Amino acid sequence: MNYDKIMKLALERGFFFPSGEVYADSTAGFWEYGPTGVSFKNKFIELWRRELVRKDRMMEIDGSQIMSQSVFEASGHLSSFADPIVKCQKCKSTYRADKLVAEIVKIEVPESIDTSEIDKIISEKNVVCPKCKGDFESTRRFNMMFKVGIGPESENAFLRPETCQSIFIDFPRLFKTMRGKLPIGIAQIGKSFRNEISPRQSLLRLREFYQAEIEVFCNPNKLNELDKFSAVENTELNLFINGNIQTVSCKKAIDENILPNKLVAYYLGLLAEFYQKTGIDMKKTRFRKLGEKEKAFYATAAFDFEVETSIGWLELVACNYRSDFDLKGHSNKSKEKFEVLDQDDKVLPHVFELSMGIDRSLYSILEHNFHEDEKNDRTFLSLKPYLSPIHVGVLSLVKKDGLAEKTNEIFSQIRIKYDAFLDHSGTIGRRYRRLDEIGTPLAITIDHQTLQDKTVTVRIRDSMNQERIKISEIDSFVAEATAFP
RNA sequence: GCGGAGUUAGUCCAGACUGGCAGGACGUCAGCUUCCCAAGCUGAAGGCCGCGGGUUCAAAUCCCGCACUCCGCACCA
Repeated sequence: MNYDKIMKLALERGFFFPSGEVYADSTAGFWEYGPTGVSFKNKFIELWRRELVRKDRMMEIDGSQIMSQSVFEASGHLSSFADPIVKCQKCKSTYRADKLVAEIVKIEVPESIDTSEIDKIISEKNVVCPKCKGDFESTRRFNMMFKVGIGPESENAFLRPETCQSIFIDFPRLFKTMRGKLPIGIAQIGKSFRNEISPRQSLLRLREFYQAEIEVFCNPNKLNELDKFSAVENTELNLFINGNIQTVSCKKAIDENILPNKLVAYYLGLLAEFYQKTGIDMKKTRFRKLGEKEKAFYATAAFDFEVETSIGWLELVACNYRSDFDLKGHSNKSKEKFEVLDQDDKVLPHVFELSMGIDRSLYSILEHNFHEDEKNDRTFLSLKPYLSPIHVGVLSLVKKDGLAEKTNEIFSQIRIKYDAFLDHSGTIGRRYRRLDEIGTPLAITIDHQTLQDKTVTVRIRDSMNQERIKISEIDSFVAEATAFP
């Protein structure tokens, strides 16, 4: 299975690996990026910045990872980001208490129900463990946020479960000082933390993970007044709604009322254009409209951008229309004003968010670009050159006759500007294979002819073809081949 | 959390049943072959056999606990 092959590649070639693996008490759900992975991740982030932040003239911030209790009281995470769970006394099976009770007793159970209410229903209706008929322990709430104690008095605070809360909180200051005008996107990249009960599958379900979040603040009365919509009107979206998949342009999605408004369609379009450029196979992607029960507690409309991998459909981006849920919550709690002027209207902006999982995206790109080339006895990653961890290998055909020295010299000329990798050892074919495995698009080889006429060969990863260029042309050649689109 | 299967070199795996020197392949490194696609030859490094405890003269091997990984279940704003 390709998942296993990607994992092996990741471990062997420095993409990512488990955190703290030399210690037996290292816990699941924490992974680290190695040199190859960091280089790849940095380039992915740069592409995100270019295609979303810069293209749409967003603001980018970098907020705290630890935030006080009030933040999460206002955001709803303290009460709603916790599931009521019950545990069987006998067989120790754990269940979602509200769901279990709803199913067995056939009654509606509100998500915010008090745990004592659930216990009452359980004892009154004699609800027992479906597996072993055992009795339950008392219902308790399992909050997925990591709690931390600040200072000597251990004041309550939490590691953020999503990066966006600081965007909401910072919004009034940013809007005023940075001369904001609706609609405006505020973006942030950083780590978020969730105490998953059962993390699985390496980068796909982590307890500590990277998010790239964009919160678009807008006037809810002007969701169809968006001049820039014309930029994406021909961009195609794979929309998966109520079990039907259809590929339509953004324009058609609006004209036929498939999407609720131009603002939503515009950002889904931008997102699709971004992923196109990551090298993900867009034929294996879809925007799935979430049903009422699947949506997050703050969302009024939600689309998940999903990608098909060897282990099934994977959610990469949650696109939620959060209405004024967050700004209203923070406004009530903090007594600060979050309304802003939009021309002459005083409005509490609504928010549409694009909440991207970076780690999952990186995995998906690797899997969609992984190839086993049996004819040439190699595996390679067909990564976009601008995302490749190494842009160019610099190799000496043989070490002697002054070729090694010349190779070092050429490497020194380009190694600051590009991610270049110097390699003298082993046979040339093996060195090309190694570069192929991490998706290096170019390899420059210095041979005997180099010393005579100041030319080198450039070997292209995908075709394995070679051409000869002048040393003086290396810079412009590599620059062009590895430029962002 | 539950059930099942696993964990031995960077990777994949043998050895375990029947306790007795820690092995193989690939990879890595150095050298040779004057060499443009994983060739060959020579040599080398790399392991507290997941962690902790127990039984034993002796434990990778038997027993107990824990952690992690994978597969199901449950969970996953």
